[in-house]
Amino acid sequence: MTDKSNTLLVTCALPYANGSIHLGHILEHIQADIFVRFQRMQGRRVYFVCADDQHGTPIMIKAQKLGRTPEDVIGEMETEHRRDFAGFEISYDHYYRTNSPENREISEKLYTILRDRGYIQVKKISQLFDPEKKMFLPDRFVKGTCPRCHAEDQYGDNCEVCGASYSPAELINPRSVISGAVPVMKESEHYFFDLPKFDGFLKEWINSGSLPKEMANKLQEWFDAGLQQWDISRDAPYFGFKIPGTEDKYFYVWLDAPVGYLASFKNFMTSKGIDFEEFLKESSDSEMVHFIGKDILYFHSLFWPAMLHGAGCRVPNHLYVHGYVTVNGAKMSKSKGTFIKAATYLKHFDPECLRYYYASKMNGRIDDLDLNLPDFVARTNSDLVNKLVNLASRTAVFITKKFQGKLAASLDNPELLDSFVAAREEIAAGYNAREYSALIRKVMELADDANRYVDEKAPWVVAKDESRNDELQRICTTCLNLYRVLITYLSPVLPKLARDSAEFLKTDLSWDNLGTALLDKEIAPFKALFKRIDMKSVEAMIADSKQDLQDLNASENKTAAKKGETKKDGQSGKPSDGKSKGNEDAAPGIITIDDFAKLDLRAAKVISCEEVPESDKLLKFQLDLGNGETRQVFSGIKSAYQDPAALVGRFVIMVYNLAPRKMRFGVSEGMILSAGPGKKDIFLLSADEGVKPGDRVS
RNA sequence: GGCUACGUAGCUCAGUCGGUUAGAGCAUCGCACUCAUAAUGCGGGGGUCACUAGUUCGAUUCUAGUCGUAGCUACCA
Repeated sequence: MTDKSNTLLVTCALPYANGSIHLGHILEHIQADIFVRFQRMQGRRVYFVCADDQHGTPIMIKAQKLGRTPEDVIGEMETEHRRDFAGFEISYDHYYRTNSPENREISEKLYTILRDRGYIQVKKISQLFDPEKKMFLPDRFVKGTCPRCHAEDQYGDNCEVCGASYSPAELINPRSVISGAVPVMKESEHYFFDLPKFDGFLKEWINSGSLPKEMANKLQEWFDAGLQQWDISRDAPYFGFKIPGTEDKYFYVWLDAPVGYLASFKNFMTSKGIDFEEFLKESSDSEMVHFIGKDILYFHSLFWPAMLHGAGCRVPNHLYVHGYVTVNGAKMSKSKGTFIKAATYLKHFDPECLRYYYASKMNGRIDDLDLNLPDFVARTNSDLVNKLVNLASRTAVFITKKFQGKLAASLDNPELLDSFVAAREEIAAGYNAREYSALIRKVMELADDANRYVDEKAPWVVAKDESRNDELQRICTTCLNLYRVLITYLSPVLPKLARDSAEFLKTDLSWDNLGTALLDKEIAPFKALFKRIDMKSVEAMIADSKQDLQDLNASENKTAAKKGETKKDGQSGKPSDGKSKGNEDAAPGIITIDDFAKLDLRAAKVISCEEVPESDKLLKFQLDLGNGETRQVFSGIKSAYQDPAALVGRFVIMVYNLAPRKMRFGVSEGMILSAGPGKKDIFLLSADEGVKPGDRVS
């Protein structure tokens, strides 16, 4: 850290009010909390805030479905989120909400300035519209048949079966997830934030040390691709803030979400009688850092700083980006029971086990972190119980039994204690750099030294000789002082154990008094400070998580066919977001004969077929449709048909009345039908002998 | 396909700005100890540092390529 006298604002990504906190979220909050607790111990003026992110279509839909108001739904979720974070000892100074007056005020203010400075543009766009519900549909709220592999019941942005991505207008038999109605294309005015204007500023900002170097390339990709105008408006009905000067336009949830950092901070500052405006000024000497997951880097490294800068405000000083959580080496999976909610974890384990385990594997980089459950159990027991707490346990008994709980007036080995205290700088550097794993390794090394010391001194032998009582007392006093140093080092990670240990030692644990040994004073009788954990609890937690899934399925949708764990929302252990992805199931994909009649499917004969060298998936076909008509069609089946020449002469089925599509390699005038899960298993549909080019399928 | 990371003992991870026998914890085996939540200490076994080529006196460490994993990205009408 630089100047310790200025204010430091620390935030975690705002959890979306559409779902529960899970162990992916918790990683980030623990990482930030450890950082903040350490800064507080250093006497830094630090504020740690967060909030629920409460706007957007998914919230609105969920409320409708439950027959409740959005306010009601988000209120309940906020309570749950607060409880979960408190359960993990996340020490927020303030936890607020985006659906708040402060957030409306700051969002409007930023927007108005940006607009007045010419950074907002209005453009007409076409989008699918639900004629029954009278609302525009985000991609994830349209489902239909995948245009490529014809898997049914796929979302409007990509196919979970074959991995194709497309626009929702391309789905076959598109349906509104909300009403089941057939969506129609409709034009609407949208407001765009002129991100490309900030290209120069952003490049500079990114190279100013605000981001780890390893992400420069990733960001560079976005620059190379060219920054795009950012669509910041949504049409009514929408749960959010109305855009000033409009009747039916609302801020897209991702606009006011990061503003929520400031709203939370402002609400807090105001309640303390501190000036918030000063903090926002471009010239502010305060610092602002955001802990985020790599999935939302785009929003925080481009839109957010550009918005602030464009509005003449200060920008973030650092983004601390982390990776995803995997469980037992794989993505969190609901069906495996490794999609574990925070509340579920807390039913089975002490929060500090996970705080410690995560910390023991965390570094300042964006690598994913694996929660290996057997390892989690082993590590907790061996490090925390066997090594660390055991130091107190194995020596405190003597102090209590033979010396009425009183520590000796001097140490048996002051040099050893000095060497422990000497590690403080190294440990502090680890906290500042968020290299928690390195610092914990160091602490455990010291714990090993301490245990070795006790073994060498063998107080249990000394205790048998009454004449050596003073020596015994000094040995145990030394060990307890070693323990005190270690637990002080770990107190940002293990706040509860630190509190309990402070009570046991009848002292305050602080960084500053590390150098002063506890001597000639009374301590409390030792009680078990940390309980051993076992795999049975892990199994119980997994079983519980599976039950969570079943409950969810039962309450969410009784009709939709379930395909294992294909639901995307939050599957990957992503710590945040979820906004762009509805997690509702579609209405049954039944269509009428009239719908089917809209399709003009025809048999066609392959005149030629060749690879598209620039693409690894496409084959280019010339098809004979009879009456001298030929069509050029591209199809993404190269993976299954390595020898395109072999297809010449055979019949295929094509969608004849599909709108032509311009592609990089030419125009595709239809679509060839095939079936199968993808990759090597794609099989062209064909017709029996006798069919002629151009015959309709009916 | 492009780009970026990553691939080190059974497991989880360090480390090497190129240099004698590559480390830790857990697990495992043996010994010691018995104060402690069956904890602790000592010692042993266990790794072609993904693979291949190159640079070099010397590569696990550098370069290139291959394979595998992950992410972003193009395309998949």
